[in-house]
Amino acid sequence: MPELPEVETVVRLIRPRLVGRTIGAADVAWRRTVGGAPRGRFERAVQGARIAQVWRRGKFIAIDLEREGALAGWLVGHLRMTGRLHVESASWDAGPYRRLSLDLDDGRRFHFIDVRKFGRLVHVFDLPALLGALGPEPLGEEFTAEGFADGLRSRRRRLKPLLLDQAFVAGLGNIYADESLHRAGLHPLARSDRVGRAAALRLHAAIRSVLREAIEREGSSFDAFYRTPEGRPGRYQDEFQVYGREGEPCLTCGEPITRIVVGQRGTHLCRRCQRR
DNA sequence: ATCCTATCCTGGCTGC
DNA sequence: TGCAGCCAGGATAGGA
Repeated sequence: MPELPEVETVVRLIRPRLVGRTIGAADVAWRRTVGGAPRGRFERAVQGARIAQVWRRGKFIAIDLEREGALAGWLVGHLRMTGRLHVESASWDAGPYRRLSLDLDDGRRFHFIDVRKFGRLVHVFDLPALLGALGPEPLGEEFTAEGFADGLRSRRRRLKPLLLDQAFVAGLGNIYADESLHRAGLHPLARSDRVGRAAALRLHAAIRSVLREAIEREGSSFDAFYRTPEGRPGRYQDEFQVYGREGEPCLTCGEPITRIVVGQRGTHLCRRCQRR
């Protein structure tokens, strides 16, 4: 699933193809993708706007729009499970799962493709309100070891659901939460306020190193869904220690990897490396 | 405060 | 071979 490393990869690759472009006609093939707004309203909001910048916050993709140099709102994207972004020549066939296309002034088209239709690309005027609820950026300076340790202590939640809570830390999803917990040697059901200081620091470092390594490899592609905007699969799935490895030996100790369900989410761990 | 369940969706898998 | 039924999973809303 697209999590922070996949979204970062997408943003890096589409940014040079979008910044400076002016949007022409919009073709909304699935209304909910644009937030349920009437087609005409979405089209009026984006047509003629110039893309000033493309950036990421957590798993959100933000596209700054302007008209005559003044801010004209934002396009906010979220890939959810199966969303993909492409900037391609006008003749490119976006396939049956194309949900939204925007014409660009260089003759290319920007496509939002999404099999399961959970993804969004919405026009908003108040982006700060939307992103304000997010926790710290895990690769940013504001994500300090001390703050993270305090955060764990001040709550009484199981580690896995807490790591998935975007208000606690922004950008982790099911894969990187499992991989980070394994790297730190912590059980996903451990209560956050009972995690010792040394363990909290280990988890903080594990989250950052796992995410950095995944970005270096352009994210993870373990099924047919995630691809970079250039159609390449990521390579971090080759580095998975626990995710999707149920029954296979732990690469650290040889114990078979266990799969449990935590908060409705498949959760993978090594019972020997990650004791409660 | 935290947890649990349902919802949104569809391709892919399982089992008959 | 065909088909019904179940499942995954990010985010959110509502109830316990």
